[in-house]
Amino acid sequence: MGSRRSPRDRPERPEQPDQAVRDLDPAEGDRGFAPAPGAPSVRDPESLLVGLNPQQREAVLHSGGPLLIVAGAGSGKTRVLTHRIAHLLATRRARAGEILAITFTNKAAAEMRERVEALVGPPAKAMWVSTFHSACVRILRKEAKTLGLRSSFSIYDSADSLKLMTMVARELELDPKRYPPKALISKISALKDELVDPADFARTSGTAAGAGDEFDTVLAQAYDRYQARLRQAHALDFDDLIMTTVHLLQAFPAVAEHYRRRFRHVLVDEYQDTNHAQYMLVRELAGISAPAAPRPDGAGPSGARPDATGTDAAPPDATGTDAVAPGELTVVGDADQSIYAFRGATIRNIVEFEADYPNARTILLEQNYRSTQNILSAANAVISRNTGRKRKRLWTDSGAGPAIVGYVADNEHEEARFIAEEIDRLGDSDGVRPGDVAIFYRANAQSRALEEVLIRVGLPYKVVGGTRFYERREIKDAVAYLRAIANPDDDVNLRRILNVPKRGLGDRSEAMVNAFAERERLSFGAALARVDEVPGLGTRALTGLRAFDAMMNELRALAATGAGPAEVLGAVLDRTGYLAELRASDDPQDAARVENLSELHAVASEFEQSEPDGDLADFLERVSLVADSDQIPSDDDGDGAPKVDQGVVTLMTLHTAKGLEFPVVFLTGLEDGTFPHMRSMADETQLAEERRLAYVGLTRARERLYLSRAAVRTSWGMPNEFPASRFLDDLPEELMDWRRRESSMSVLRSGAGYGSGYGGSSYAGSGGSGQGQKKRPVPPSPDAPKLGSATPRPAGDVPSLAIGDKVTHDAYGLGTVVGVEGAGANSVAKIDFGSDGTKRLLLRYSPVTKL
DNA sequence: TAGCAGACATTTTTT
DNA sequence: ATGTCTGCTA
Repeated sequence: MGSRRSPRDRPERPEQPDQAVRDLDPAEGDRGFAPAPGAPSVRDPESLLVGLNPQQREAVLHSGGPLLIVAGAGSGKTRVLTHRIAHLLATRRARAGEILAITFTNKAAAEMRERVEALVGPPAKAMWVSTFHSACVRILRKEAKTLGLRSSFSIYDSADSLKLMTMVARELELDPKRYPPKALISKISALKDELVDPADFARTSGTAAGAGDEFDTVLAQAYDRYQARLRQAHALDFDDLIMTTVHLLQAFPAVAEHYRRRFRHVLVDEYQDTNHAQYMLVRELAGISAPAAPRPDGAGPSGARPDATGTDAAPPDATGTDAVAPGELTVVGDADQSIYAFRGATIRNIVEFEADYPNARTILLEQNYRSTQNILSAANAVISRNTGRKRKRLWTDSGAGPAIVGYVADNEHEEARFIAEEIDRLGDSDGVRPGDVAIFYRANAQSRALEEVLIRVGLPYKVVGGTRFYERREIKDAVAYLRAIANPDDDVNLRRILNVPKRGLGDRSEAMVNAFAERERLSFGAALARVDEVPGLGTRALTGLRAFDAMMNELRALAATGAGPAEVLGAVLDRTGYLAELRASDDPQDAARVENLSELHAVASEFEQSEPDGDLADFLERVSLVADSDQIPSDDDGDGAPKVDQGVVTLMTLHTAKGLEFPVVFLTGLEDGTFPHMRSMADETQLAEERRLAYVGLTRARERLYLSRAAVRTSWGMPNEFPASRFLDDLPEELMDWRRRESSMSVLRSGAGYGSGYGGSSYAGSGGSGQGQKKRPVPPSPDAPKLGSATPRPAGDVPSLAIGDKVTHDAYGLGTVVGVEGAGANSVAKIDFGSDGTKRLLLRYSPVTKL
């Protein structure tokens, strides 16, 4: 498999020097040419332009007003961004410390930092390259005093938030049926994305209509309480990080000015994924302040937005009133890859960039350096069905490449089997390594069937995403201890571990302390220090609580002596008996938990190594914001496995796949109902997003692309029949190489006229093994091919099999039963057919005979 | 208070 | 199918 680098190295003639030096930012006159701190290796700016296409080059060189780089998939976006930064440094237009580059994921941030460092060397260390969230945390921790926050404030992830909301709802005695905490919290999250605080919301939802929503009234109440509890706990939830930072910058001009002075260049990656709060944050940081137009009802993207001429209550004309001239803003994105609307991303932010910033410049990157033309044509075909998008067509000069392979399986197991066989075949015929291959699906649950088959055939694989490391129970418990140690008022985390491991402190005791805390307006932790005053506690509970409080204080004392996170963690696991309890258990799951905890300990030690000055709070910040600790396997996959150089097959959702690329991509589950997802099919907007998701998936592939679907897919117990995805219909026939066009069921139905085939019965077998695959679509003629023996038989005729029985199958021949599930009409047998592999067969439909 | 059995919902995507 | 939550019993 060719290892194509992107972009192609094409010899380039050096550009005229005057190009690079023109247009120095006037605001920079006084310090622009100051020697960069420790500037040993300022490289030749020209060299940074080598190998760039004209548009890329323009994007690197642009200077002055806001810049929008519309970067199609695989168009060398990161390269442009990093080269732009390097070029800014090389031409002394900026010092590293003046650069703020924002991404969405830690991975993207790490990659960008690494690549810039490779270009400019150590000075890169002074740059801020971080995610929205960690940039905000950094600011907030520095300015905590201004806000009356403890600088070691806790960061609540969504699970923590939900827990807190559950407490609030209970406190307000809300009927959990009518007001599920989950619904409340998600509404609140949406409000925060829109920068609507409790007071704003109470105002707008209250005044609206007298008879107005009861729900909103309750919501307003809950929001207020929730926020109060967060404050009391010295905690911020995920959305608060952004909202609070924006409010901070808006409310304290001096603070805002400080950061504007500092960040003369703000670069934002994946701009299409920004929500309103992030949009405002960028504006604030770039020094383009705007009236904080509150949206009337948090109704999402339809709300008012600050337009350039808006002069509401806020000071007009930002540049006029601010002491600092606006910084340079560069945003990069692709509206066609916006797939996070469900969490508040507003495609409008990118679509209307030019309207937001009247003097903006837009540069379009359409040349793709990643995929073959066939793949791009397919992607273009799918995305072009979305209405109201800016026209954009990816192209490449790298040739057509192989056709896109299509496959229709009878069910998800067969789909998986096809994929596994194909990976195997590609390995033999084209030297494709497992590490070159990725398998994508819409929803995590779909990984199961794939994993089963991969295990069976012995292909090494890794699932990315899904239940993440930091969401595992034992990790959350351990982290909860650390959080409660770092922040004694962190109610959610303290209460989480109050009785973990079991120490006889049940709901009752907890409720008593909580009632006391509420009455005295104390945090739970503070109440704990005064347990003796809590009424209604038995001596037993009292002793337990006292012991717990004492233990926590000891651990806090340990942390206060400057013990590193690893040491504190070790003490926690030890002193609490948590580890002992797990070790004592026979449950094999608990053994895995011990493993995970030791991994966490390793993470902590590593942290101590890399950040010798880091304290517990620093570590927790890292932990809170790094959700994606499970990394995508690269060639240096760290398992220390012997045959690492082969890599492993990567399984992930389409969302997770964004930003990645693989030589070989399998996109699975192309069924209406699976992808596009059932819940998206009714709504045009959501459907458009699904389509973008498809576009993202297709454009991940470099050389080979496989699209597959299963006619029957079993989800939560029930087998269901799904029709082909509408996205498949958009693909030009000439791009496709269909290996199998129809499922056995549809062949039967259209052909032999077997009528009663309404409800999903899964049927494994008669797959594409033997006969010629590449047929025309089977015409609905009365005389279709007969897979005769595959006709269902009466329930009574289902052979009853036991493990060890020998059977014959019309297509697979001799086999041995290795497993039986269920009984009677719906029993399924796992049968080992030797060279044909092990199949799971629904006996009712399978031509199996017991010998 | 703890442990268990049964009910129940869950499955879109996540910084 | 699986994991979480609830309510019952020891």
